[in-house]
Amino acid sequence: MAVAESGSGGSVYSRKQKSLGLLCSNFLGLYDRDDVHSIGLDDAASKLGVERRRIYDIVNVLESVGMLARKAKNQYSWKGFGAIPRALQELREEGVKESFGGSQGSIQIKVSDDEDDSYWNSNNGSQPDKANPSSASSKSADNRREKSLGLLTQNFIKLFVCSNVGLISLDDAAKVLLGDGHNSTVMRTKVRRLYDIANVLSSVNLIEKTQHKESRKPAFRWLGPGGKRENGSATPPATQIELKKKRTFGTEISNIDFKRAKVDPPVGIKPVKTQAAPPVKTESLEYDSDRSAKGYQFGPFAPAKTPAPASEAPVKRMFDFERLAPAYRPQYQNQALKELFGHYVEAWHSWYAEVVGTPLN
DNA sequence: CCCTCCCGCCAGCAC
DNA sequence: GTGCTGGCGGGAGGG
Repeated sequence: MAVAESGSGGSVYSRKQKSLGLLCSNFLGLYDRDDVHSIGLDDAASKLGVERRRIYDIVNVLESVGMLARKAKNQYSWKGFGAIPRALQELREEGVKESFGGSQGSIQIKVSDDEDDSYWNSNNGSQPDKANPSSASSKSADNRREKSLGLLTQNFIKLFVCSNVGLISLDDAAKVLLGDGHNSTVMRTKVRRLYDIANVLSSVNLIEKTQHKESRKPAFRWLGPGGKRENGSATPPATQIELKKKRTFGTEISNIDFKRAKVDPPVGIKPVKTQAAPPVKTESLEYDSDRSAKGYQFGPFAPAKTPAPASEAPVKRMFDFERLAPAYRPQYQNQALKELFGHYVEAWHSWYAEVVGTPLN
């Protein structure tokens, strides 16, 4: 309908109208239907009124979560929310296996940054492990893959799914996923990417933005497929989720095409141009005042949390913060990491004691 | 000021 | 060569 700032003052540029999150919501509103099977990037771009580039961002993270699958150039097939549980399950297993939180072994989430090289993480520290037959891989190719939004998304998710961490800030996530790219640019770039990812994952309700208890520091909480906090002690009745002040994407759908502030703002007239028709006029785009379009609560879907109803120790904590970066940096690094994850110390301390037998520290 | 993160240049690859 | 993908980071919006 009306674009946000209709009325009095001339239209003003608003970043929020163009956020990846909103765009993702619109994308979902447009394609999250039963009769949708194939999605063309061009179609999406034009329907949503954005540049193609932005579609790639969304599509890449949605694909990482199983909601989409690449079919061919420019073509994706829609899998929907129902595909999320399985995808997460796979990520969890994968993460565990890769020693992402595994017991011994080194992490291979590392990124070598810094010009040349491109260390392939030779994971496995003492494990049979079948070397990847992909010896002829184009090096630069996986270097690229290694830095892809998709992979980052999956690793970010593994962080939650393979550990008992329920809350994490993007800075921390970047540090961990970087193995320790530490300061400067690399870190900042990583964080930028994480913001992008977090925004779309938020619009899909897999995570939620909040802040650390006391430290007011913004962080993201894992929600999982239509749920709240992972199973644990205080799990509120499944009936209704917290529903706190979630990031609400405005009611505006538009993705008008006027540039940032570069081009001289049309004085007087509103630059409605470009967009021929209001993007997406599907009725499915109704936004709930507060909940916004993605109120999708999986109906009968299983929590997909812990599939094993049987024994199995209580909550598996597999993320081993203690050895997160050891393979690449000496001890002092561990110390730093320990401090970094001070808030989770208890968790892995008990984990460590439980697994290793001796309490650390 | 710092946090958030949009925009779009341009490098790789795929046709 | 053209077109599709998608890293990457400058720098602007917003609190």
